Amino acid sequence: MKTHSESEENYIKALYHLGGESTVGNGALAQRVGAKGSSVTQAVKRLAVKGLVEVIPYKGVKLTAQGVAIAKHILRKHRLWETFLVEKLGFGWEEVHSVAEQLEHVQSPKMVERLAEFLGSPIHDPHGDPIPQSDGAVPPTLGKPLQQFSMSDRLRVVRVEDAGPDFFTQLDTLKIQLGSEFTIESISSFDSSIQLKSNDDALFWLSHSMSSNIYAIAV
Amino acid sequence: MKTHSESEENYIKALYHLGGESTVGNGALAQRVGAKGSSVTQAVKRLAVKGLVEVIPYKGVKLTAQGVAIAKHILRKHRLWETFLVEKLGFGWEEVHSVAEQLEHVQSPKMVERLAEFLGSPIHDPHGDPIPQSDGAVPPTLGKPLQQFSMSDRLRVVRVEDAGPDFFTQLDTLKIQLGSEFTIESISSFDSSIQLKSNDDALFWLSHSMSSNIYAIAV
DNA sequence: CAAAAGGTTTAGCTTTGCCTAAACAAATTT
DNA sequence: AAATTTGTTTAGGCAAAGCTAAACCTTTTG
Repeated sequence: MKTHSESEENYIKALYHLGGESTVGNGALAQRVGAKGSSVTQAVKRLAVKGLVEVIPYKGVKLTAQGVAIAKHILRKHRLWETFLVEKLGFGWEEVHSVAEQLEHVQSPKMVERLAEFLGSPIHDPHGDPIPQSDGAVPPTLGKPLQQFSMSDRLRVVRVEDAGPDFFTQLDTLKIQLGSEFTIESISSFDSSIQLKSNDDALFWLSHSMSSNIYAIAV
Repeated sequence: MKTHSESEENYIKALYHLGGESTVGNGALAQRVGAKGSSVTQAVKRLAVKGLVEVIPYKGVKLTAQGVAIAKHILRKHRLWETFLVEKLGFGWEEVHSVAEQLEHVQSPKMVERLAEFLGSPIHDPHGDPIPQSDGAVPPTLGKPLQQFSMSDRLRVVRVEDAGPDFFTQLDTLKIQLGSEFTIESISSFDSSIQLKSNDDALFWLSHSMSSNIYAIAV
């Protein structure tokens, strides 16, 4: 497994994020990596030469098995570093992404494994996302969005989607963390906002855009 | 303090290493960064435009105050990461340099400070080199080479120069670490090799090339 | 002091990676 | 089915960094 440029790694990551093992359109990819379509065409050509993707002109791009393996490894690093930043350095969960984006490009298989150990071999990161394991296995993605629960359901928050700093700030002010437990008190049929009751009987409303980024399991 | 490319950072680091605040020749710099003279000329031109160095054609290059500040900050990061790798992830001191070279380019002032705290605000790295502080202060560089000690002197190892993996392996087999204490038993007038006695009365010889990379203080 | 040697700079080329504008293919609408 | 819109690719540029070869200063040496 040779070494890849930062740009290449970003394309692989984006491809995996958008499509996993399936085909992704040029436009979606362009938007994800923050480049123009034309730049993407070139970039995937380079990746195709290295055997990391398959391109069907005008149709889309798909990671090869090799590409998928690399994507998982990068994601593993990214999420381990996020865990480190939160657990060991006391970062807030809204701050870690951009730093982890840089750390994930550091090349040292040994460090990755040592870091995992040091963190207690976690299988989920601070946002509840699964951390791919060294053998390529990907732990289950936990929870379903709050909308899919019903009145009186008791639930535990297990994952949040990264929806920007403001979203996280809002979570913090509402004291919602991974592991927090709530009961659904009511659901507005008008705007799908949801009223939750916390363990200490506090009641509060969540807008649809908030709740759709919060994932939970029944408990 | 804007952000600089990896290449730029490497030139700044090299400049600081070679000359500190004084002038460095094009050739020496080229050798240090592993590039050809012509590439260096261009690179320092770019740095000059950004105000990080002063160039006198055909004479040499010198860091500006701003350049020195950046150099120190990079060095701080590098040495903090080395400390992390050794203390927290159990790396050997011979392995850390190349990984720290990558980590030192990660941009996040907050992380650097948190990391320093997490490590207990160290002032020397695993090789005994001083870690520049956040205010720019550089702790003293400890010790003098073993050659400069005399018969029967009692000394403590406080620093080693990075002289490649084999040097470190040798240190390990001889069980020489930072903090190890020895007495000088004899000094060969033929090849300047030195015989040391350890605390448990073990006797062994150190070649000149070994001992010249080991720094100690009297104790 | 002139000439050779050594180090430095310029010139011109390469690659990576991004851009815009224009050409082209596919999908959607009329 | 033709026309318009949308998405993709090609063509041509630009900047960062590196390289080689040639030109050009300095310094050293005969």
